Amino acid sequence: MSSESSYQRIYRVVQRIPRGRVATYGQVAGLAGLPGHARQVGYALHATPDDLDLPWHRVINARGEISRRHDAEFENIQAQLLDAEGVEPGASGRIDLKRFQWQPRR
DNA sequence: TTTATGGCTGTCA
DNA sequence: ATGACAGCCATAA
Repeated sequence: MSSESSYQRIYRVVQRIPRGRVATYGQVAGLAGLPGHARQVGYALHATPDDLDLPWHRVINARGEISRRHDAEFENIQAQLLDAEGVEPGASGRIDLKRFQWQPRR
């Protein structure tokens, strides 16, 4: 396990996210053992092989919203997936992190 | 090798 | 609430 890449840790954390819950990049980074590398988490997700069922759509930014990607359609897909899991944005169009943010135990 | 950018975050105005 | 600044480090050129 010591030779596992940071990506592997990130993937593992993301796969750990339960359905109907979301996590922020910084949170995933911290859980993956990479505190402060929130950005890299985003890159790791972008480089995620589709071989893994990585629920990247459950990972959002600290604002509780979907980050602006180069493809606006993907943003829509992510929003739909979250909505399908019961995660709906508030009146401001943002997800209530206080309510939907994944709270891992220990 | 260096430089620039980026699916971010947190703080300050 | 929004906007600007700085810091972290991997990937691309």
